[in-house]
Amino acid sequence: MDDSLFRALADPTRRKILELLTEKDRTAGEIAEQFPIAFASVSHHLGVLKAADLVATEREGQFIRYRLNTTVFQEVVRYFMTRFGGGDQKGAENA
Amino acid sequence: MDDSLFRALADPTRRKILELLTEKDRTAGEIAEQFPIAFASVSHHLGVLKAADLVATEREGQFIRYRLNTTVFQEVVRYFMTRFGGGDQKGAENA
DNA sequence: GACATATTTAGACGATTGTATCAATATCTC
DNA sequence: GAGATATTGATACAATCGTCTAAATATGTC
Repeated sequence: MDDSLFRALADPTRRKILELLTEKDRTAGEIAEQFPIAFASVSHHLGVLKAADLVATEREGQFIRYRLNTTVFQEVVRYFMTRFGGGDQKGAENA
Repeated sequence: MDDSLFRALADPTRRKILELLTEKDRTAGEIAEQFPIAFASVSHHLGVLKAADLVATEREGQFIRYRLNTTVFQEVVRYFMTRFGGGDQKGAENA
């Protein structure tokens, strides 16, 4: 389990970005306009998320589209389950 | 989902402490001697983990015994499952 | 009470982080 | 190519963080 992963998740703006990407893939601009900080600052957060492999990108003409890398989230859940027994299978369904 | 939780998990020393507590409950000193940093520094980490409600303490004479708060880990797993669909129930069993 | 042990608190310091501004790169349209 | 839009890169700076040392608090033993 990479250190950059947990550091990436430690910031609330980045977690919010991830939740936005849960709904649908979005361009950097679409993401940035959801936050009161500078576009360049959001771009920095996107870079952190990408370095942690939590998101992936694809160029679409002028735009760059971001999407969640769900594989990594599965690894996160496994990390907690295996080490801390943090969730039983049945209970999680109703959460 | 509290911000202090993710910040607490962001440090590798703190994650290592949590893993140590998975094996068995330990006193602050037993935890501290596992790390090459000053006891006071480990104590600081323990404070962060406690503030995030990831661990609980109980005084035992001179000692203070730390234990995992497994409830919070269940919440973490639920956070990722519900928001990111990060783990299916069957697959997690074999992880 | 005096002393030893266990742990935390306080204060300081260098490193990292989040944000800002400005410059640079990439693509599109004309 | 020139200009517009989208995004990132570079640099700076204040705030937070991890660690340290030294002091303070709590308990146990004599």
